[in-house]
Amino acid sequence: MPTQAGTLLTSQSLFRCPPPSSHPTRRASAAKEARPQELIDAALELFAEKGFAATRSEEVAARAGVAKGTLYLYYPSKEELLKAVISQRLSSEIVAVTEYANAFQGSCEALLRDVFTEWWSRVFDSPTSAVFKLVITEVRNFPEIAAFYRAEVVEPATALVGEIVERGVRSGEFAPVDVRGAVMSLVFPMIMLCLHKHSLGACAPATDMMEPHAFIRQHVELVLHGLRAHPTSTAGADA
Amino acid sequence: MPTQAGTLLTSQSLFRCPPPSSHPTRRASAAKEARPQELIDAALELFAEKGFAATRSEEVAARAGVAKGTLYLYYPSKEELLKAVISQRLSSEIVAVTEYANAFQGSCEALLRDVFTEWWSRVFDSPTSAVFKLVITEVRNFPEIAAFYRAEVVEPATALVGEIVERGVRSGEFAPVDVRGAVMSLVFPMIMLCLHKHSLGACAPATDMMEPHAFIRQHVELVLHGLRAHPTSTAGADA
Amino acid sequence: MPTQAGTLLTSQSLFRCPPPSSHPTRRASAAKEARPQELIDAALELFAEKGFAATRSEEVAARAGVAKGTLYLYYPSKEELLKAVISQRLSSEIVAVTEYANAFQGSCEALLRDVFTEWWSRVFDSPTSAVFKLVITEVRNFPEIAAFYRAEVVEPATALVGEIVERGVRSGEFAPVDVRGAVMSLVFPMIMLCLHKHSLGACAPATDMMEPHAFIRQHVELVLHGLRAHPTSTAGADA
Amino acid sequence: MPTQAGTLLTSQSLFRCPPPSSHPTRRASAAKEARPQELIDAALELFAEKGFAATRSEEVAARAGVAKGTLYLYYPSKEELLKAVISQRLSSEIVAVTEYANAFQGSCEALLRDVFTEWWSRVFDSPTSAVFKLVITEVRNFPEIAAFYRAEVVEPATALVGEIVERGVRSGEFAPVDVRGAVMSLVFPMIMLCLHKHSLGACAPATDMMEPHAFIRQHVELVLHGLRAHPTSTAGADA
DNA sequence: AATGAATGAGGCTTCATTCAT
DNA sequence: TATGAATGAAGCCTCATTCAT
Repeated sequence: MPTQAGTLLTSQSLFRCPPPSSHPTRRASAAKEARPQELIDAALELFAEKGFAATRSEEVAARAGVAKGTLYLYYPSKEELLKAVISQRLSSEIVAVTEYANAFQGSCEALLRDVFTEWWSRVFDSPTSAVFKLVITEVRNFPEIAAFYRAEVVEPATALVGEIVERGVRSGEFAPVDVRGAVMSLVFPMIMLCLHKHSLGACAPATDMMEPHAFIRQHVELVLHGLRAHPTSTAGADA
Repeated sequence: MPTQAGTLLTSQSLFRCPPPSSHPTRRASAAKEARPQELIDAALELFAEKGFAATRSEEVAARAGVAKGTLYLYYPSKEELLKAVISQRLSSEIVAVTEYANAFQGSCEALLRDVFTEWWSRVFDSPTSAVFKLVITEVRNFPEIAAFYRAEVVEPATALVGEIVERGVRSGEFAPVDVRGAVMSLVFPMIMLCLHKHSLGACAPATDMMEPHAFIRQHVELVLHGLRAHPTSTAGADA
Repeated sequence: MPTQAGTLLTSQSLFRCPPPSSHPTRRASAAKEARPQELIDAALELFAEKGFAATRSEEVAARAGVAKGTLYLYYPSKEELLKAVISQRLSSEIVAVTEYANAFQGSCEALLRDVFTEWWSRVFDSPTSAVFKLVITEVRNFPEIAAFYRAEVVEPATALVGEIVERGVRSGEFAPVDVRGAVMSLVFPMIMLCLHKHSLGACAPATDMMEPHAFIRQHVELVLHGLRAHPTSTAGADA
Repeated sequence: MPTQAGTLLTSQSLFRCPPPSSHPTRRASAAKEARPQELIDAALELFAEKGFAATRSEEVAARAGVAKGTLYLYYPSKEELLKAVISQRLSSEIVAVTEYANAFQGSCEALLRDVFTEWWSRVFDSPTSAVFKLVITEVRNFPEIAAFYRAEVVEPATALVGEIVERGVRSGEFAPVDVRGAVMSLVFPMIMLCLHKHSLGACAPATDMMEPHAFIRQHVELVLHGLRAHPTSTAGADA
């Protein structure tokens, strides 16, 4: 039986995942301890590009530079590999933002600006950006992914951003908007940017779009302006 | 002769699609002329739910209430059905918004507010909302979809919204933002709402999210506020 | 139930066949009494061209100018149609040669020359030539065809030609060859000519072959010369 | 890498065919290098028996002693397998006769006698005899086969035999016949013998036919006698 | 550990045949 | 009679997974 990679049901990795590299410090690219990561990277690229069902496991192995059978020494099935891809990538990012935000000193506005223009910009540029497409594409086929993603990504992230906005509203820095909506106004375009990068944006002759990082900055400013103002009509519409 | 589903390469429908039912009297079912639409509806649901590759053509047929072979009387392959699904749904919507906007009288702000809270809200509630997920998921596997979507949806839509914003900027109603970015700030969250509805949002125990229509209204107001203001920092960030 | 067309096990038609035209004299091409023959003609062409298994029954119907379902009003299945094609065509030809030969007056040589250059030449030019390919192709899949063909074609034909040769041998006109072999020497090339016409010969850029009718004449003369001579070496080889 | 079955467009094999086993040690079976040949052998038998379209690829695999999927490791499709069957078998035979004839010393008559009674007799007894049926049956469905067969078999073979006859005619050993016709007179019955073996001849209760090898000898003598003589009547018939 | 040949379940598509009109 | 829409069994081929080397 292959390296069975026990199922963890806790936050860091809901799914089966390979044993942590026994020597996490020494990982030469061609060495076997790097395999799990190489496989995950290859899988992320391919799953995000073609979809899980349309990706052959042999392709993943090939892109990772190993033979078909080798994949099964590390992950018991294609599906477990998918789960590993998602949990591994996102878990580490969540840890990263949380630390980033906790370490921050300054106004709510400055913090939000920072989180998006610094941290999210990096996510956008990294392979992690592909995970959003993967999640959106595959959640409905794999309920475990939904549970994991909600618990490990959506909740911490909305909590994080939500608390900042909340604080701003309470301090009078922001107008009294629906906080959950404000979070969506900030986050949704960021995710869409990632999705676009891996869908239409990856198709040949790109239309002239605003440059992503510039858009991130402009969008954050736009929303911050809006937040500082008084969104009266919404309140009116609700009434 | 079967409803031959010819290939149109012009704007209205890039892909094979059956001619409109000659007898628009929409009888319950069992009527031959209703088949193409029934198949498209079934296919949209399933492709959006499970993905194109993971949906068996027999499932589509079953959901449309016909046998496996019947599907092939109307569409020559699963792939052509996919293209028909996308082009048929989006083509009609694009025509709809354009007419909607052209018929509108009023300020830029009012027009934008209207387009999103009226028209987009309806799209969100309709099955068409699923097409966005489908496009994002499948463009990279089917280049024709990319071409069609860009030409028939992205371009007209950004042109439409862009022109409204542009007019606002020129008239001094809006601050001098990057118009393309403003369009993205408005549209991206709308698309995300649709994507969410058909991905995480469709998974069992929904998190407490802001109610979609309320969010649309708040988001539009937020951005309009922002647009009216002076997005100085962006300019500064670019410098 | 379709015009069941009883199964005749006697010589004229071993297989199920449609009722003989009720008015064999009056047959307008578009009239329904002509259907069975039109279907048989279409089927012969297509079966010979593409093979039985590779020919769709709808194609046969189309070439006969009727709809798919109509075929089944005349023949209960594709297989029965095949049998009808073979038996109908060959039966009439066998009757024809036999009458031809019986009516003949003259030397064995003259009779053989005549049978091949007159009668075979006409068969070669007629659609019946395709039946040989069909029989060779399909006998092993349909044992009934083998039985029919042997009884109705091979035996009468070899008997006919064999008796002529036999007579020549006994009268001293021909050398004492193996009569069955002489028949094969005469008949095999004729059949090959038909097979070639419907296989390689039907493919685009024909090689320069001897003109078929000229070949028939030359071949018959060649063999007749040989028969008049003394095939000593064969006798020697057998001994 | 699987025995990749490259496509050769040159004379020896127009179609995809696997490279010759690198390890000619013919172990019983279960040896990977033997697969291509085993599949070709199985395919030849079945295609010749039932026809290409009527043979299921799984049957071929089963007769070769492997599973369905294994076939596709060696040939990309059933059609490519067909082409491989034909080209592989015939290519080697053509090489064989040519060498045989070139090595021969003796009169034209002796050479012809030899080629047919020695070489052709062996072909008749070998599985290659089935290829003729296959070619006749399938050429019209696969144009590539026609091109290959004409170039690689018909032309070399008629050239070979034709040159011998030609020489005989020029030296006065033979009467001035149409050489192409003489070749047909010699070759056609040989091919028919092969066709018969795999069609009617393979059906249960064989009629009493002359024994094939004896027929070959008698036929060759018959034709040689005829060639030595003066085919005057043909000339007369043409005039 | 790594490989890749082999397997066979499963999906797409075709087409003989039926049957309501 | 004639039609052609509908059916579903059956065939080709793919690919996740196994396992002997």
